[in-house]
Amino acid sequence: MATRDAVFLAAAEAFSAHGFDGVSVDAIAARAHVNKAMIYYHFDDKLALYREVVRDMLRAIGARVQGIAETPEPADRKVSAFVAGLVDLTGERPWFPTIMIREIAEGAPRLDVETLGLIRHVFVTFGGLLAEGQAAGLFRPVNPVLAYMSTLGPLMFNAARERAAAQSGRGHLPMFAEVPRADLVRHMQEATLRMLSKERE
Amino acid sequence: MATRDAVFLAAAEAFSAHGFDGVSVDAIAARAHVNKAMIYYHFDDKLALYREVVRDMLRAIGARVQGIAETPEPADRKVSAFVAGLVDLTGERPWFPTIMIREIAEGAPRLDVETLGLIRHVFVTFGGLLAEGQAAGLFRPVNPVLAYMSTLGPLMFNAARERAAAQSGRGHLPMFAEVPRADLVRHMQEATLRMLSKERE
DNA sequence: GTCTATAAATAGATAGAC
DNA sequence: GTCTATCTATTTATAGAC
Repeated sequence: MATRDAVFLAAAEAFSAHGFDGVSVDAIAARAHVNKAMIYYHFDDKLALYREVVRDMLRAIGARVQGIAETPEPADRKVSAFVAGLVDLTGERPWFPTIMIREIAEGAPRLDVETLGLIRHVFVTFGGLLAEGQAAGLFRPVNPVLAYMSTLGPLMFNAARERAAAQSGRGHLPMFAEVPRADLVRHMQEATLRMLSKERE
Repeated sequence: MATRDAVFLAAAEAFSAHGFDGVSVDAIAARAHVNKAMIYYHFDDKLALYREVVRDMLRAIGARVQGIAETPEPADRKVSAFVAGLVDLTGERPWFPTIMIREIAEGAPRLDVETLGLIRHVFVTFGGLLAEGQAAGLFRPVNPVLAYMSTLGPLMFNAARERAAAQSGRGHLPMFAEVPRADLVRHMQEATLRMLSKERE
């Protein structure tokens, strides 16, 4: 099982950094220190391997979001937990944001119905938090799609930025300066609640 | 020159939709209704073609941002104009956000020094608007990198989302619902100013 | 400027020995 | 489970005729 896990991890990191088409099976094998034929022993083909990576991360997100929604907290705290949860998950599975955003940008051509259902589930749950907050008089009315973009977009883009910063020769550029994770969470929680808040209209 | 332009446009759209590695020169030729050899007549190679697309869009952004910064308006209006300008530019060059975000996610391995300078210029100019607003007592202090993420991130992610929505079989998903451009601009201006505003702390 | 044909390298995938 | 060798298709790129 160690081999399979090594392949999975190497694939996740490689797909995240270079995209599905930017990664060769040879490259994954090399990165995992595994013979290429072993990849085909453990997985049907390159696409099946990719799909497992995507499904794994979306299941993790779905579970976490579900847990937050079921909490008895007020909606604004749930939204804050949602933001923190996403950042947390990016720590666990650093490949998630870049794979996700690429997949969306390409029209999710490689995702099956189950995986699309997971994406839908996260969005719908988030929309539920908005409705809850509006019903409680905490949030203003806002297009849920745009609110979702405002919440996820900066997190996705920042994860991409961190990748660039890690590349040699980029670190000195001001936009690639390091930002502590705690600062990111606090900023995104504040920005999201300011965006949704009913006060100050 | 018509041929060269057709190649440029086909390449921009294809790179945007599938990434540098996801596009073959054959595919670009087919999309441009041009013989493949013509691509190599007008451009050195695939990478040179890609770089021209990226440079073109970053020059356009740089020029626009510069124009906004030189305006005698107060900082909050400049920031609103910055947001509107980006959306506008996405209308002119719809390939810009997805190429940009991918390039960042990959650590900009294909960009030369001049192009990186253009990216830097946009960020630094935006940072100048923040400082201006803070000096005028309009904006709260905020990490410029995070403010930049909050401003650009949703626009980038939304552009990616619109691509997915355009794909067949995605339109019915709630998160891929159509959002009028005017709504996007208004939402992003409001969200950005709320994020920066000194009132309500 | 435009085309056909093709060279040279790389890719995904598998057969078969151990 | 693991490896070597290899098949086949695709891809970048160019030579050379028109």
